[in-house]
Amino acid sequence: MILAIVGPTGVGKTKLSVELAKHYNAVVVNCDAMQVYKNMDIGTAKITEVEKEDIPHYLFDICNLADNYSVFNYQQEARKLLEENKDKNIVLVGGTGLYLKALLYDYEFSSIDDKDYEKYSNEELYKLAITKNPNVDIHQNNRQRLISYLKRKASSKATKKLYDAKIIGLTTSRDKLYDIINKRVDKMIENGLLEEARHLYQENPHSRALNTAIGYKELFKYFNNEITLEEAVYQIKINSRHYAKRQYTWFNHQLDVKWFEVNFDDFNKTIDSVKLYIDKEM
RNA sequence: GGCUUCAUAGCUCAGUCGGUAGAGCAGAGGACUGAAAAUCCGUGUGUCGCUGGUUCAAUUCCCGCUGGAGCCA
Repeated sequence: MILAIVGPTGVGKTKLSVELAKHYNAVVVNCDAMQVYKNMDIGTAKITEVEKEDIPHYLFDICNLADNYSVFNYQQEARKLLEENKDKNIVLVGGTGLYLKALLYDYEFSSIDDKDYEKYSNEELYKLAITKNPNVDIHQNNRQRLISYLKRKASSKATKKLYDAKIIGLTTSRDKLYDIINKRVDKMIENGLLEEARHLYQENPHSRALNTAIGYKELFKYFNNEITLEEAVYQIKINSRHYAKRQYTWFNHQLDVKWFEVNFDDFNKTIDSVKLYIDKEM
């Protein structure tokens, strides 16, 4: 049995993953693009050793901050894990929809060239993409996606689900979620995010992961005296909210998610309703 | 106390030589195949502080009031 727990940042995915793994005697596999990195702990709300409760956790802390991990690496490693644990129950948990879809669906990553496209303007990149395929639907301003499209030898659409996984989504009202996010950011600062970020920044200022992760990239601007600490914290909150919004868009449109409203007063009730659903489905 | 200045979208502010207004941010929506916590695309009606006056017509000009900022006493 494969379960996948998704949902916006802050709803309690980690907590549910441990409870389900305990109940179904499962192992937990990370599906979060930032929690694969070592040392980014507070800012990514990574599960602690104590919280793991002796349950095997895979694909957490598997690469260094200097590495450039990607969905391609994730797909390979996660599929290998699924094969190795075929006889076991698996709980996938994380907020990165693309990683989950690339794992479960027939995403095929063809070889890519290493040509340098940085010198081209957006308009030139767009023209190259049109030349390659007149039907490209990538916007001219979306440099990042245009470049990866051009580097790709071939591209295909993923339609088929290769693994029969039940996708469980945790959700709550937007107001409640934003309140949780804001409070969680303040809590992270209290718990030493500033010190963690400063230390990691000193060690690895050019790490791509650190410079894209919410909670770190904003503090780097503060360390560089571009913004005040207050502004940095405010931006972490806003970026987290935007991120949560994008997660909803992805989960609702790209995956078949069974949603559960979280009961924050009594999380056990949430757990019970999820278990009830799983037992009925399996 | 006198003078000057400001008051417009949730926030910061443009603007209307008098014909009831628009940017950025926030918010809401969307796209997504090697950076995905990334990247990108749409989306803007609000007693224009309050009360009178002038006017065919006032958010705009004038009197007064309220609140903020500054200068002089």
